[in-house]
Amino acid sequence: MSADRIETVVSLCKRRGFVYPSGEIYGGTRSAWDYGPLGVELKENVKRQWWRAMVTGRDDVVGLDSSVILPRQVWVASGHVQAFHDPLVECQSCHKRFRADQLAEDYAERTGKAVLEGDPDLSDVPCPNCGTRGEYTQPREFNMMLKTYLGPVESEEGLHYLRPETAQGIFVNFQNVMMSSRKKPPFGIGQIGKSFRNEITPGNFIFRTREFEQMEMEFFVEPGTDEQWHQYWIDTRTDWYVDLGINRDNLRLYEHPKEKLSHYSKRTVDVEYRFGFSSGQQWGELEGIANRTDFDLTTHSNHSGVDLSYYDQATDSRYRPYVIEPAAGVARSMMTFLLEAYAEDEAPNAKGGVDRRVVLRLDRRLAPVKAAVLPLSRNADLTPQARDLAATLRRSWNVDFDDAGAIGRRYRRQDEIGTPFCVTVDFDSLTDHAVTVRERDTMAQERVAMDQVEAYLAAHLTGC
RNA sequence: GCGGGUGUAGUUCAAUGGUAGAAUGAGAGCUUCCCAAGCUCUAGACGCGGGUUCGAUCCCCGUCACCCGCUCCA
Repeated sequence: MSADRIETVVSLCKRRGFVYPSGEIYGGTRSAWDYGPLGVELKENVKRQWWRAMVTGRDDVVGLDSSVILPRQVWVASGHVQAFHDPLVECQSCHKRFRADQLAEDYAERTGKAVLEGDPDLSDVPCPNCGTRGEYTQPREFNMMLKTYLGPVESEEGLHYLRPETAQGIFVNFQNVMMSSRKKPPFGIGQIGKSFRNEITPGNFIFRTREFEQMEMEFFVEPGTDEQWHQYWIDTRTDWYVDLGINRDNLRLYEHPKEKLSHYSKRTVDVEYRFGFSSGQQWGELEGIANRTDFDLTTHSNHSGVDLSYYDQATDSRYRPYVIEPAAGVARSMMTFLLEAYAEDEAPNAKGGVDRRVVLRLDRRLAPVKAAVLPLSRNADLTPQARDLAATLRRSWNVDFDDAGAIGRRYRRQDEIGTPFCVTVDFDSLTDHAVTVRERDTMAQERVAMDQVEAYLAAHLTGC
């Protein structure tokens, strides 16, 4: 994995229609990306695999799709309004940025000099980075939450926030879901959806964007069992990536230091991937698995007045479940799968030599196109037969049809987007009613009766 | 948001203060064509907006985007 590799994959993404800069014809929007025909397929496949592994494939998890815009009080209760409103000052000498209250507090601690609450006096405080005294800009609020105003008149009453995480939609529906699905702890609620954050530093392609998609699951457990469940989900989630083709050596766990934990978390462990960013930074977070304790259900109970506890009939007792939260990023996963799948190998060419071949060794379940139907020639009536076959296969999978140019070129095109199977209709097909099925990784070819192709692919595309 | 770098066809790279070239990719056609073959044809670019100038892709200013640095945490 190297910086070059990322650039190579990024350019493949643009060239082949996985990802485009958003609003490009108007110059683009900062760190916003659109997903093209192949990108949307890959992204949907990532989400589908997550949903199957985390929701429909389990008896103890159900799904939810909650609103991006929630009552303002949700974010007050969750702590996001508070935690996402830190006033920041910038040292005008070295341009480093600090939380104003933190600066004043640290200074007061060291020197014993009192700080004015609310409006700290920083005129004597040296910059922790360059030592320059009191050369700060005015404190400015850095609101990480995107605002919008509901209603035709832009007024404070209409102020709402776009969710910075999907989790809160799950917590506020905890009771609804538990009642209607008749689930009891330990059980989970999964959700895939967009979240929005005014990141200070977006970038690294689709790794950090201000609008992004999350795959989150809140797993509710009895207090005291939370630590075992936390470990269970750490292992389960790591295995998920490995199962879909990520080399375990390129994954690692990162334990958040206690003092850096989010306001809601008792313990957080990240699953990190060896991205190898061009900045030199090797590892990047794929997914955070947090023990949110009963923080959210408690705070929503207090703020809403609705008791969000669980009555355990067996023991005739009532408790507020603890929550284990595996929260993954869709685009990050997608980027990881692409980086991991990218390979260049050698393939024989028509002239008897060898050529470089670019191939995406994506897991078949993730591949945007499952099969391509390629008539060897446009002549001899191969095209109509091939089109019929493609139409049949399309009932089950996303299937490409391509009759343009030399056959070798068409194989390479499919290799480059990770298509696992190419089905070639040739001149013999007219008489023997069979086709050649060619596999992406091995380039092995197999002759299959035309009316058996659907069954053949079904056998090789399980779980797609 | 602040500092540094970059900006020419989809991509890679040329040239020029005076009509922007190529390769590759793309499209059409010919070729019984199984791993980027060959031939013919076609389309396609100076990020955007000002200024200086007789004339700007080139010089200046602004802006937008990307990359790097300020660490966010999916």
